[in-house]
Amino acid sequence: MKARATETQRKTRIQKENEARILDAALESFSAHGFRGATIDQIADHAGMSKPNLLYYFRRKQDIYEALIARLLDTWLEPLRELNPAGDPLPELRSYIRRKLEMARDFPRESRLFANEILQGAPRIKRLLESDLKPLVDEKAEVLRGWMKAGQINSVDPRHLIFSIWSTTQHYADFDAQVQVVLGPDRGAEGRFEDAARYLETLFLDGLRPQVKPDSGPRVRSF
Amino acid sequence: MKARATETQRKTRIQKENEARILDAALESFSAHGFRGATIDQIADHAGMSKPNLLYYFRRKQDIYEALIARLLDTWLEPLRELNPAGDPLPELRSYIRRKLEMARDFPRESRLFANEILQGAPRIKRLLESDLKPLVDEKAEVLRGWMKAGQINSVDPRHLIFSIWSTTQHYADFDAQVQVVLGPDRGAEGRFEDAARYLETLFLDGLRPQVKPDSGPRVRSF
DNA sequence: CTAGAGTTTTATCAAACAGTCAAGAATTTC
DNA sequence: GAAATTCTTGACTGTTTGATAAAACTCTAG
Repeated sequence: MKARATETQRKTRIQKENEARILDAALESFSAHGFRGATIDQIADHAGMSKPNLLYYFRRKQDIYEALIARLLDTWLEPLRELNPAGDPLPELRSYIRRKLEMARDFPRESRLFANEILQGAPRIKRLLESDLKPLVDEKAEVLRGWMKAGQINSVDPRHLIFSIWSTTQHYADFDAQVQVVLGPDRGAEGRFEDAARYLETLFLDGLRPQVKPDSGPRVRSF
Repeated sequence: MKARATETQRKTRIQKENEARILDAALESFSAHGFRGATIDQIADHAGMSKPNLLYYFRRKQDIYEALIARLLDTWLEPLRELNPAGDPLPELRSYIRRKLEMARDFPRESRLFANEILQGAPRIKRLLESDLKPLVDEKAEVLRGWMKAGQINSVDPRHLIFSIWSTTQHYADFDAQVQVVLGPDRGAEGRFEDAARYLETLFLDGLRPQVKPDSGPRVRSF
């Protein structure tokens, strides 16, 4: 009998091993080339097995893709879940940003996979977004609103705040090619990460308006 | 004789019309499905012509893609080019952010096309990025550094500052599918845009730390 | 109005690709 | 250790897709 990944039943040692190898290879391919761009041959090759063998574990290309996404969305939302309503607002936000940035550093393929999917209109995971992501964002947006009402953080639209944290952090994974061109080879990956962390902390906490205003009164530009 | 898009020569009326129609159809397809995901048939169909006829104007699929990118990169960088070194720093940044946000609203397909290309490692435009984008960013980063040294804006890494403006604004085009799920259908596109603009202004100018500074003194909010 | 340049289409091809099948090899179970 | 089950593979199928050839048609300059 055949044992398919989607069915709920006991998995053999070989099944577990091979499915893991397939999913890792698929993550590599899908994140680099998108759904259409990745080929089963390529994935099978990278997983070190024949195409028919791969298709023995996952009937269709789309099944691999969906298994990947389902497995990842959970991990992906973990940092937001950890935002603690009982914690201090600014430190909470600060560490949420840092966690997201760490994920961009440590799981760039996952980030790109999601980006690719959303970019194309999220045809395959729109339902998942509605059932998993939206309620979580709504919940945490309420937490943020509470902090705002208490005057603990500036009053802004909490959902747009979350968007901006997602976009600025994931940028370093999704647009890595561009980041590397702009920053040049001077600083290694680790240095870039620290620079980004430092910058984002300043941005989100203090913004760009000078904190200490030495020049008060009518402003005269000096040049 | 054949008249190819890449060759520099006079173009007939029909050539101009058809190339424009092809490029528009291609933008639609490439931005929605990526390079591999878009098919010539699909593009030809959307442009209202037969596939061989399309290939009469652009020999290869990649030629269409490259023509598109070349035409767009210039427009895409225009807002950054307009950042005026002689202007007031905060208003300059504010309007740069707004211009970028307007582009995300008005040219979402273009934004997604670029995002798709960068996401996959920018294999086809890395050279263009190095020759066009990097020098411009370097130049404007110097401008920003000057403003920081003069104490007119907070001291941060200017290139990361630019990244954050790109990522937060383009997010609304590139991740539109997700944004729509999270925000729900309550607010129309125009309302969303205004919310985003307001939020980003607060974020970039003041950050999230509650403002202790009362708007006192002769200091006039100049924008 | 016509010759030649420019444009469009029909027919076609080869490669790439997702997915199937049946038979054989390996592993587990009893 | 034999039977049952699970795993693996080579050969294959039908389709999609990027691209070409050449004939037929249209437009425009003179």
